[in-house]
Amino acid sequence: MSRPTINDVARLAGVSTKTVSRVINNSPLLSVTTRAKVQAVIAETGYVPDPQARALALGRSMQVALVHDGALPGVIAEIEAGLLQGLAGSGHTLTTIRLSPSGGVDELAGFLAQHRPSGVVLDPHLARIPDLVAACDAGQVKAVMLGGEQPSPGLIASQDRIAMARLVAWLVRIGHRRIGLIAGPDHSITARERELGYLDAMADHDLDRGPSLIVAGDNGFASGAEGAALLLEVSPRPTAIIACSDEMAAGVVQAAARRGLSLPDDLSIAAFDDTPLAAQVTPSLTAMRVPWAEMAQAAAGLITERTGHNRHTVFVPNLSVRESVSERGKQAGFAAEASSSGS
Amino acid sequence: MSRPTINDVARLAGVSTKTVSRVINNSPLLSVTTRAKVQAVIAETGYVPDPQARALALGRSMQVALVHDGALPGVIAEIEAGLLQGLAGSGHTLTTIRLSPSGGVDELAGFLAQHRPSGVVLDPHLARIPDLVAACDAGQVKAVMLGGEQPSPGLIASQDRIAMARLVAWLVRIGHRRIGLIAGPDHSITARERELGYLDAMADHDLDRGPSLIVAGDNGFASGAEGAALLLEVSPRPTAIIACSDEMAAGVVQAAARRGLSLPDDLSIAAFDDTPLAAQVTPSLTAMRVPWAEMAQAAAGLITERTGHNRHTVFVPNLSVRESVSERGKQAGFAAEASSSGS
DNA sequence: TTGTAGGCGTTATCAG
DNA sequence: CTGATAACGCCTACAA
Repeated sequence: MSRPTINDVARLAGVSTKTVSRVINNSPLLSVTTRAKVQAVIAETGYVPDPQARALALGRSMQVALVHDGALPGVIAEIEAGLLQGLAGSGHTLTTIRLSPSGGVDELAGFLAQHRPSGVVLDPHLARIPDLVAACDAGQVKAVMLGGEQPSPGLIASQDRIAMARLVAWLVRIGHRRIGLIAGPDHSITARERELGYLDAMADHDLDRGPSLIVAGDNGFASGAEGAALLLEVSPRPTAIIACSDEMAAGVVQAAARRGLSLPDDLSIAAFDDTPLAAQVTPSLTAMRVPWAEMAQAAAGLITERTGHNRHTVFVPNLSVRESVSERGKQAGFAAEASSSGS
Repeated sequence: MSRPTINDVARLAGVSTKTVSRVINNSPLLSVTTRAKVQAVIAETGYVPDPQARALALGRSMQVALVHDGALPGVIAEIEAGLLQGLAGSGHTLTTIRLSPSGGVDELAGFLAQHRPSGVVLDPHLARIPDLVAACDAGQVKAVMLGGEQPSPGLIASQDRIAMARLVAWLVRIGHRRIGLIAGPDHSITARERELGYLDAMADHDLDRGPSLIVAGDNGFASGAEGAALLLEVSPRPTAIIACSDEMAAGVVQAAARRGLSLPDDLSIAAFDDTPLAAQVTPSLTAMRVPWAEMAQAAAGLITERTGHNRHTVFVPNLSVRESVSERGKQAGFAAEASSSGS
C-alpha cells in the first residue's frame, strides 16, 4: 500500500482522525491510554504526516528560509550548516533564496506570500535589512537577523564592536601602533559595528585613526587586495592591517606578498569571522572568530520553538591566534602558535 | 482582501476553475480568447497559485533538493549558486539537505517519501551514490548526479579524467617529470576519475607513477597538508604536486611554506575544481576549472523541463593558469635540489 | 476527553 | 473546448 494517512491510523487505532491529529501535535488534553494506543499504531504503520497537506490546512509551511545575496559565501556556508543542524529533527526544512542585490524586498515579499515559511533567517551582510524585516512582519513571518549588538527579539546578537576593540587592544599590547583597517560595506550592520569597535579602541589608546588608515572594502577578496595596496602606501606604513572579513584578509596577504613583503614580519594581518578560509591561506590568519554556525543554530531554535524563550542569544567572538600576526618591537622571534587550527 | 484564489479568478473571468487551472498549466487545448481573458484577470488580480495546494493535489512539491554531506563546502556553494540561478523563474524552490556521512540512504528515502520533491541533485563527492540514485528511483523522483564521465540520462557529466590527463601533459611540457598526486577519497566518483587521468598521462609519458608518488587524501585541507608532507619526503623529490581539490592544494601550499620552500620555484602546485579558494590563497593556484555552477544550472534545467531534452550535458574543465606553477629549467637537477633543501 | 462536518486551493475525472 | 464534482491529507471550529 501507499503511505498511510491520518485516516488509516485513526481507523486502525479505533479513534477519530482528530484524535490522531492531537497526538501528532502534542495536544495536552488527551488520555494517556489513547495517546499510547495511537502512538503504537503510528509506530507500526510508519505513518508520517504529509507536510503539504498540513501546510495547506495551516496556511503555513514547515520550512525556514535562509535569505542572502551571495556575498561572503564562507559565512553563508557556516550559517547554512548551523541551520541544518538546528533544524534537524524539528520537522522543518531549509530553503535557500538568493536576493538580487537591488530590489530584494519585493522578491522576498513575494516569496513569503507564496510559500508562507514558518521563519526567515537574514544574512547579516544583507543590504536593506530593516526593509526586509518589515516585509517579514507584514507577511506574519518570524524573522531572525544574525549579528548586531543589541539583543532584541528576533535577533541573534554578536558583540562585534567589543570584539574588534579587543582585537585592536591585543595588537597594541604586542607592540603595534600603526594599525590600518579595511572596512566592510556601509550597508552591513556587522561591518559598521566592527568599524566602530576599531575607532573605539584606537581612541582609547590615543592612536592615529585618521582617514588614511581606514579604507572601504566590500568584504570581497579583490577589495582586500586593493585596500592593502592603498594602506601600504601611507607613511609611516602600518605595521598591522585588520580586515573586516576573511576574504579581504586573504586579499591583503596576496597583495603584501606580491610587493615582496615577508609575512608576518613586515606586516601583521588580522581577519574577522574566522571561516575555514582563515586557516587555509598561508600564513594562516589570526582572526576573530564569530560563531556563525552556533548563532544560526540558535536562530533555528528561535523559529522552531513554540515558546519565545529568548535565552542565550548574545554571542561573543573570541580570538583564534594563528600565524599572520607577529609581535612588534622586540625581535620578531615569537612565532605565533596555532592555538586553534582549522579542519 | 487576502490573496486571490483560483476560484476568484474563475469567477471574475466568468469561467470555471478548471479552465483557469488549464491556463496556469499551459494546457494546449484552450481557445485563444478564453486564455487571453483569463490571463488578463490573473494579471489584474496578481493571482499566484499556492504551491502547497498544488503539491497536495499533485502529490509532488515544486522543490528540488540538493543533497550533500558537508564535504567540500566550496564546491557545494558553487553548485548551490548554479541551482538557484537555474531554478529562478521556474517556480521551483531549492531545499538543502545534509546527509550524515553514514547511513544516508534511509534519511534520503524518508525525505523523498515525505516531501516528494520534483527532483534531487546529488553532490558529486557523496559516498554511496548508486544507493542514493536507487532510492530516488524508488521514490519516483528525478535524480541528477553531477560529475562522472559517461553521459547518461540523469547525469551531468564532466570529463575529469581527460582534463586531469591534460593537466599532467601540460606540466610535462613545461618541464616537470616528477609529479606527485594527492588523490581524493575512493568513494567519490570524480576523485577516482581524476586519479585515472593522472595514471593515464603518466603512463603516456612513460613517467614514474609508483605508489610513492600517489597519496590518498579526503579532499580536506588537512589531508592536503599531510599528503604534501609525505610527498616531500620521497626522493627524488617531486617538482610538482597535483591535488585533487582546491582545499587540499591549499594544504600543500601551507605545508610547503612551513618547510621553507619557496613557491612556485621550489615546488609547483596544481589544484582541481577552481573554486574561489584557488584564487584566494597565495600564491594563487593554477587549477583545472570544473564548471560546477554551470553544471548545476544544467541540472536544474533537466529537472525543470517537461521534455527530457538531454542536450548539452557534458562539460569539459579547462585550465586556469595562475601563480602556483612554474616552468622547470631543462637543467634538471632534482637530485641536487632534493638534497640541498631537505628539511 | 473525544468525534463530526467542513474547508484550505488545486488538479483529475468524466461528462457535456 | 469547457465545466461540475470529487479527491488530496490535514486541521479548526463546534458538538457531544
